[in-house]
Amino acid sequence: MLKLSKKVEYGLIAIRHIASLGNQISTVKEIAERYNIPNELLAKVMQKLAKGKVIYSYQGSLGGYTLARAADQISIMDVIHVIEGTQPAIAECLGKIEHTCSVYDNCTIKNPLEKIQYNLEQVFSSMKVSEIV
Amino acid sequence: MLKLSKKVEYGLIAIRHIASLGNQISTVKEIAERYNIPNELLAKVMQKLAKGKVIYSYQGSLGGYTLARAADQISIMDVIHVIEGTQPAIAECLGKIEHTCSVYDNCTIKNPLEKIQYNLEQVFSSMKVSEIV
DNA sequence: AACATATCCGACTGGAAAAGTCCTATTTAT
DNA sequence: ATAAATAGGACTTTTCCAGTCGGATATGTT
Repeated sequence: MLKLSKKVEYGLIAIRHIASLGNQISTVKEIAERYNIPNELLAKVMQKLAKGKVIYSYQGSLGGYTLARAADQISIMDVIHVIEGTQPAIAECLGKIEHTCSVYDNCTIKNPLEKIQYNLEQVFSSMKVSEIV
Repeated sequence: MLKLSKKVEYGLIAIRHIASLGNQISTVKEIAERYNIPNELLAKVMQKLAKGKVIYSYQGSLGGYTLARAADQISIMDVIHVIEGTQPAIAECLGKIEHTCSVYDNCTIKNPLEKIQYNLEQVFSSMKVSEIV
């Protein structure tokens, strides 16, 4: 409950890794080995980040990835959004056009949930990948 | 991802329902029918809320539940904590003594995650069930 | 041209967690 | 006694996520 997916975790790790090397080109293999992340899974994450223009990809031998912008310009929200394909939603009734929830019509917590949702979005949008406690 | 569980949703709905009736005694059957929630599931949620002293239970015929304190004294965090049995954790490495995460030793996002975690807890603790947008 | 090493991408599988069901015991007002 | 409520353990079903597999495409090196 309320967990980030592994994909998002791996994405954050990868972005921070590339940033830590001064935005040199990095490969999936290199990152996966360094952090003990399943290669194929990380590969998919990187592909999504590239598609979402958070990172650049370079194909072919000597290929790899660099950041598309500085790490302090990449929010946690950017990463979540690009990897998951949707805004994070604490309940299925939020952020959808189709309302498939069986409770929907009688639901008394839609509005409160929206408020929670809004606050979470603030948290994730305001935090950049570069931030370290 | 980052979803509240149905149990928590149902718990919030139930609490707001009881509060809306001026803290009259309410039954599982009544609430389940009113909001189209599976009876047995709601029953378990209510039992947990009662055990966690968020609501009072009255057994026997004419029994049911009332709030143990005013709705503006019940935070979302209270409900999550009591129903889930743990604090919400956005990653398994947080809030545990055993570190079972394969990435743990090389993980560069532990600290940032802790910061996110802290902010989420603030959001959930500061919001009371009574709040309506 | 051939090869090695990358990214790209869809389909599939297994397992864990969440959602929901079932059954029985206990309590209590009538 | 009976009916209506909570209490609670055991179970099944469903859904989602992590991880795997196979093959296609791109590109630098030899």
